[in-house]
Amino acid sequence: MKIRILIADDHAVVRMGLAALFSTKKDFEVVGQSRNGEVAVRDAERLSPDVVVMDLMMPKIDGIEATRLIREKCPSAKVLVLTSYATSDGIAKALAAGASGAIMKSAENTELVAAIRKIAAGQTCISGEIQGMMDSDPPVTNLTGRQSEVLQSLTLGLTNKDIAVQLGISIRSVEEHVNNILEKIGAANRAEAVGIALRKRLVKI
Amino acid sequence: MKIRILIADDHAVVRMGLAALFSTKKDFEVVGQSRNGEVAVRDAERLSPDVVVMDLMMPKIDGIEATRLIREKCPSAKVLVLTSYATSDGIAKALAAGASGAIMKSAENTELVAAIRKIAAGQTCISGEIQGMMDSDPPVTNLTGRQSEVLQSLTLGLTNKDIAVQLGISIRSVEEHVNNILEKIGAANRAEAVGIALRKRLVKI
DNA sequence: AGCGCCACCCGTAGAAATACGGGGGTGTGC
DNA sequence: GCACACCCCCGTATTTCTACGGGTGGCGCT
Repeated sequence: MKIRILIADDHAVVRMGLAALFSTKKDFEVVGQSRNGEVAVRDAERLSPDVVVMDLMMPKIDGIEATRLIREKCPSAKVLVLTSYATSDGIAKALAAGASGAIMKSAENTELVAAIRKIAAGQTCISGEIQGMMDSDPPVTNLTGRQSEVLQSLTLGLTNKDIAVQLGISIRSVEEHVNNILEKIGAANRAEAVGIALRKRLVKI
Repeated sequence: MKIRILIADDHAVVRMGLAALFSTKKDFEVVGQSRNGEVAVRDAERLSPDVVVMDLMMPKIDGIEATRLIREKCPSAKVLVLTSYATSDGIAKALAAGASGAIMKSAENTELVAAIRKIAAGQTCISGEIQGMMDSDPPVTNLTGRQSEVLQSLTLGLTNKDIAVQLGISIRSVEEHVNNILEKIGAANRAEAVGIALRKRLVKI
């Protein structure tokens, strides 16, 4: 019984590289390749693979949402996140969405192959590099909806007054949201908040 | 006469994918693979390839600096930038460093192959997607050294006083630098400046 | 119900950033 | 020599952000 694999990545070069790597393993079989999250969900339903190798940054639907949908519609398919730029928050969200493991694209081939075998066997697999990052830099996923909205506006350079008008609340309330955001993400001021938000991908880039 | 290609990318999967793609072209020959910028420069000197396919984000030395060094030490080697996240500034810097072309990793295989042939023939080749980005969002590469320093500090959340102490100048001078930065990059305040700097990769992330 | 918790809202004062003005220094070209 | 452009430096008002106080309504828990 081969491990049936679906590759989901928007880079043709990566899909080809993965396919080339897996074709050298006798217990692996690539059953499909998807170039964005939307297609990946449909392909997973149609093909019911054992493992989906999933990039996080993709057009249409990102890897996190795609993971959630796949796990919902096709629970037998395990998801392995394969990302080029990992953040603690991104990995935490992917795992919460149902991913079974995460590994960096810079990982060696042997590590990737081992991770897939482990996940196909029903285990979880977080690479050492990512685990170390999660330990040293715990994720900040407890922002409320309002706070995420405000943080997004901060990264666009809106003043508190701008945000107040946009949200239809008083300046003072916006200030309160900003204060809570600064405290939660550990920023001393709004400029640092923007820096942290973009570096940790707390908002859309 | 085959086109001798050196692949420079920190992702093993990408190197493998490119090698697999090029192996299907009779006029292509992959003469080496480098997993970071430092090694790429040494490999280019040693192997004197016709074309170096260069990622921009790499450890040790980034693709821009590696391009500069390769063009300096081995002028016969043309450089094609192959990047996953392109910014107008990054492309402009790469071209200034001597790259002959730029293309996205999400490009189709045929487009990539055509670009390499074009560059090997001594022409330049900017993909349509990247050209459109450069037109709609012109690069901001005229920041002075001091301004880049200050902008970097802004993204870390330092106050003007902090920066003044760090640089050994008066607060008023820092304010002036900040003003000039805001004007050059088109930001209304420092928070937006941080947002723009990180989105356009004007500073290290 | 009564309790704490939390998201969300608001007003007032001090601290910081921004907008405005101007002065040395250097390198280029007329 | 002199105008010119550019980088770097500085002092004084105005705008904006941040720190402090407190109040309401929903939600889970005993």
